[in-house]
Amino acid sequence: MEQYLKAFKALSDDSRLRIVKMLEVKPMCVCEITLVIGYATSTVSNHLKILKEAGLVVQERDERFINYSLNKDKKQFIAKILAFVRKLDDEVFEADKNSALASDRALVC
Amino acid sequence: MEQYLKAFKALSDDSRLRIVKMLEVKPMCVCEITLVIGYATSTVSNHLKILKEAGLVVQERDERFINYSLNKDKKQFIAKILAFVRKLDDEVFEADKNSALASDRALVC
DNA sequence: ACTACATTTAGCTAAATAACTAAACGAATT
DNA sequence: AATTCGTTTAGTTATTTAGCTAAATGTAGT
Repeated sequence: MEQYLKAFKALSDDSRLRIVKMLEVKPMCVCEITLVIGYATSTVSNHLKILKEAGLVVQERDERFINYSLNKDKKQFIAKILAFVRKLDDEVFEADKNSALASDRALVC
Repeated sequence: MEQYLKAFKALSDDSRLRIVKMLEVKPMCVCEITLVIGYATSTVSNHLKILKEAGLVVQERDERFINYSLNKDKKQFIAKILAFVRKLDDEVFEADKNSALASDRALVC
């Protein structure tokens, strides 16, 4: 049950749900996400930690940056809940995704 | 987005997730749920309120009791998330369901 | 109208949470 | 090995939350 609760709790926060939806579009570093979300870097980093601990997100270094992306693991529950979340839509998600696509890490980070 | 967050938050609490899983088995009154969960009646009542406000649960009077049950509404999102939750399993859920089925409202409430 | 009893609300406390700033960390490059 | 810069951790504050007890509410049956 622990796993279920962690995932639902991770998704029950405004900022974190937005981050997950953003990552549907492309992998992003903390800096990029920070620019879209508008909170302090440390706040975003902490949200990512929670998403990571819930198993929803994974990180991988890419040169100077750390890319966060959705967990493509075969683990049944995680795959299912991410598939569920993928179907959710909202104006805010759309706007965030557009910002995410428009931002160029090379310029802003 | 508000609706999504409310539903995820409602499901991110141990007691509330257990209640939802219990209600998969049969409609129950506060008193019955209280006996299975083991918290004060007022605590259970409050959890039910949160589940109700998230649209996951509905209530209906049945004589002296108020039956709580899962929302069978046609609303896409609610139907989908309840279908998702229905597939989750756990020892605790099993035990709760058995307690729920074994309890006889006429005797204990 | 009164009683009985299921349920809800109010008010409290302790613990968890989300935000911030500032300091620490760590990997890549000079 | 020193610097740079993205990221994480520490520590603080205000808000939210889950539990409780006790009181209020409301409906059914007398």
